Amino acid sequence: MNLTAEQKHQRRQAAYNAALEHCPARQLLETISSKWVTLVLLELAEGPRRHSELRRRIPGASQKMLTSTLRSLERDGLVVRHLTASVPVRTDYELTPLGRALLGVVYGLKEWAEASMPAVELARLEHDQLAADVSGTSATVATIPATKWNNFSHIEP
Amino acid sequence: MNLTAEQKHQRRQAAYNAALEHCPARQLLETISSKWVTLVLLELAEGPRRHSELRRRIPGASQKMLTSTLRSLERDGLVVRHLTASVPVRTDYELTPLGRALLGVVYGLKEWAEASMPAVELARLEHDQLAADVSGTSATVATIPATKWNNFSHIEP
DNA sequence: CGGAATCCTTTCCGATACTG
DNA sequence: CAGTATCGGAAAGGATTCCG
Repeated sequence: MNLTAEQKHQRRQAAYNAALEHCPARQLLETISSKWVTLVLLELAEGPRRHSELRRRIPGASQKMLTSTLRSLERDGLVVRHLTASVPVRTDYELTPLGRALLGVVYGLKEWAEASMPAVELARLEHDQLAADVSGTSATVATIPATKWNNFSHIEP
Repeated sequence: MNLTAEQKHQRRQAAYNAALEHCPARQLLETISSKWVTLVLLELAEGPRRHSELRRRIPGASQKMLTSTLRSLERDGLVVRHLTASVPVRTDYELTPLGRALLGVVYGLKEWAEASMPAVELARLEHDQLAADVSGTSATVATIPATKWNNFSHIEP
């Protein structure tokens, strides 16, 4: 059984990816990059919240995703869940100190993002404009008013 | 046409998500969280690289993903592509100043990740152990030797 | 109320083949 | 060498329903 060069490459590809799984930096990155994590952290930053409160404050998340996000945060020790056995049941979620530390990282990320996005958006406009010129169609570039996302302060230190 | 409470919630869900798209912090997060971005940035941190060099140094990425990662970085003005029209063609990729700045953010993330991962892993072990106790099966928890990922220094300042 | 289970669509991505 | 094009499987995630 002799392998083609392409197949050999795929062997190394698999091995490399397997090793990547164990990199702590990557694991953290995957945690905070799952869409709802930051929003949940931010809401919990202001105090314990019930499940239904979170749903109201983060209406973008479906019930399924909210629950699974919370489960994952709980597993990582970033959030604790308090159960009050009454009828109907009441659950409260609260940040742990570790969770608060992660919040600090997120704020840092936010600072840099807002400082850099103007440059990135400029680059995108130029890039897309160039592409439009090459194809003859001269597509209209959608311009997003800065007020739109500026007012959407879903991450505040 | 009267809507159920559930349907009203879904209206807000869509609107909220549409607004989220324009948040610069989220856009940055999505950029750096796409799996190969950090690895490419790190490789380019040491100097310009050809396409084939990147493939060798980052064997985990398929050719397709490597190209699409590079295209996206190029569009955002984080990387520039130099084409040398010879036979065969030669392309070099190089970080822009903006790209180097992003690299700084990534390093910061890495520092925090390595500092915090021990606590997170401990929390996971406890959490999973508890779950195993509840179900009678007492599943064996896979223990990953720290040396494994410790040696995998794919992010170095 | 807080969730788990199911179904079903959409998106991502690897594999493969082809081009200048 | 450095891509592009296309296909199919796997996985993420939304909608809906049911349960304690």
